[in-house]
Amino acid sequence: MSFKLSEGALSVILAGGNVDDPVMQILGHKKIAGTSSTTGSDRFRLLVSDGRHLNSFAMLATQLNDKVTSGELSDFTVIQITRYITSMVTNSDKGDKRVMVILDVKILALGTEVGFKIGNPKPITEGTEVETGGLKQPPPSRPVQPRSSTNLVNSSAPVLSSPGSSVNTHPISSLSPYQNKWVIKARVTSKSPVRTWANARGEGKLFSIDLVDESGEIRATAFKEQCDKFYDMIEVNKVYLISRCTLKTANKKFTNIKNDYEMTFTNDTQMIPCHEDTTDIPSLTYNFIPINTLAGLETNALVDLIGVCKSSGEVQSLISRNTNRELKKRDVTLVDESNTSVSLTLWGNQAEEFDGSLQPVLAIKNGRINEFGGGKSVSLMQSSVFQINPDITEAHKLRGWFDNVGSTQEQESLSSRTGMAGGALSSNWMTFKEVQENQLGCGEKPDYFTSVATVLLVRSENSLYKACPTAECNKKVIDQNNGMYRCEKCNREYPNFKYRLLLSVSLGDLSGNQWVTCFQEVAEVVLGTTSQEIGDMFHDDKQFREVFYKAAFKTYTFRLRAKMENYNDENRLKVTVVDAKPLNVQEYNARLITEIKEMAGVGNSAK
DNA sequence: CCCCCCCC
Repeated sequence: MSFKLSEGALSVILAGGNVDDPVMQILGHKKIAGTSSTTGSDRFRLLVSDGRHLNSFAMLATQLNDKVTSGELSDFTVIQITRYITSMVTNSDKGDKRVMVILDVKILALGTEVGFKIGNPKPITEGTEVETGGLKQPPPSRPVQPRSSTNLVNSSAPVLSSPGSSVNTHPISSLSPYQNKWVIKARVTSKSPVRTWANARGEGKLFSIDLVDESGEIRATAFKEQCDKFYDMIEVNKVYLISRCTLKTANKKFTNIKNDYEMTFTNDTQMIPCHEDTTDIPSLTYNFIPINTLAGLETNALVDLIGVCKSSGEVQSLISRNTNRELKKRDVTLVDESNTSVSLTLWGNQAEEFDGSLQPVLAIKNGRINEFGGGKSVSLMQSSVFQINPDITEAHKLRGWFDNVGSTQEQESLSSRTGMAGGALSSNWMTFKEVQENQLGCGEKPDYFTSVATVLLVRSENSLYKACPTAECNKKVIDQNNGMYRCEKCNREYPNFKYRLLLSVSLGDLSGNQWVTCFQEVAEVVLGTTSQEIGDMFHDDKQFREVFYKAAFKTYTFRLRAKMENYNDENRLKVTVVDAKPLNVQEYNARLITEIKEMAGVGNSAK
């Protein structure tokens, strides 16, 4: 990067003249403690160079002090002084002197990026001639773009006015928040759907794209107006010329795109399709890691993976606990040359359309690590890229390994085996005493366990409520006593409602007892009837109570979820029934016999 | 300015 300083600007300014937006280089700074007239805080004096002269009487406005402390105004930094004033001060031994107060600056290049003194500037001495040679016009006030080949650079930021023309572009890796004059030529490697949000800070919509060129990759996000303006125009795999986005520090928590920054579209953002030859722009870059290294990574970390889909499960349907919406998912098993396997979860259409029968190679960019039952798995997200049999060397290599070696080997699994009946990790059989001893539910996420237990008591009070009739909302409605029922969540009234159950049940097993909560579907199993029927008999107290009495002393295999909750500074284990199946006595006995044999060492010695 | 991404 080369920068042209506004040579001669200092002598003009110090002679009382004006130069618009001069570009200067900082060559030093000095703290003058507690000298700000307004705040009494520190002030900084800067040694600035216009490439021809040095001047150490530039003072920095105190509101810009943080730019010094943050290092943005370190030595060799090139700045554009966008606002300044000069004034005369009386200096006791040197007479009157003009000083420059810098009110606002634009950082064009950080000192660490520039790294040297530009030109050979000399101090302005008393009586330095004001060189009037070029002063009818102000000195060049803009940095000259490196090796410009177009007319893009005459404004403060490039305008992409002529699509397809030869544009001098910048590598993605050179982008930073300190330089806004760039054009990149980049391929869109992924594009998210438009998503809306609403929170305390406001609402809006957005989408993100990932961009790549030969130097690197970066994520760009368009909000609101820009979202509408650009969404339809942008196509994955196409190459665009892009300029005038703002850059900010990327949060690695949300992407593993290799860039410290991410871009945000602005009103001025230009993005136009590139009609030149784009074969030199790469299509997608992965940062694959071996599957076995997942074990050492944190939950929720984002990773790029490649593996052979050794097996694939069925599509499963489930109801999201957060949204009440139906979700479709499919778990597949990925293996690679580290001879390790991990479960990968596909969602929605990707889950439904996936065909694993030919054991394809799958490449994932930006997959998310999940943890369940002590195992690790990877889940696809909206922002993930998912490729089946990609035409890349890693995929071909993996294919060769799998067909020759991997397919016949047993891989060590990082994931809990949810498909295996009786698999210790997935079932997690526990008595209620063991649940306490093992402090289940004390982690950040809930713990799941399975228990054989008997219903001791079902509370009938407040067990039935009138709920919102819409499929996805089960909120309690308010009876308006005029034939209408109001749902606060939907913010509307309905002429009808549906009955739903929310049961408190005391369960007992051989070790103790535990109060649990059963929602609608499970509650109907436990009560042996439907919520509608119970609602219909609500006014017949005897019949109503009878249902609850009859539920007692039945034994089930319960799938339970435990999470510690805090009420008025008191911790209480909240246990919810996820599933209740009538006890299968044969299976239960078989398991007990196996456990007894293990405890007695009978199984081992019998071998 | 989002940052939710679901389930066992």
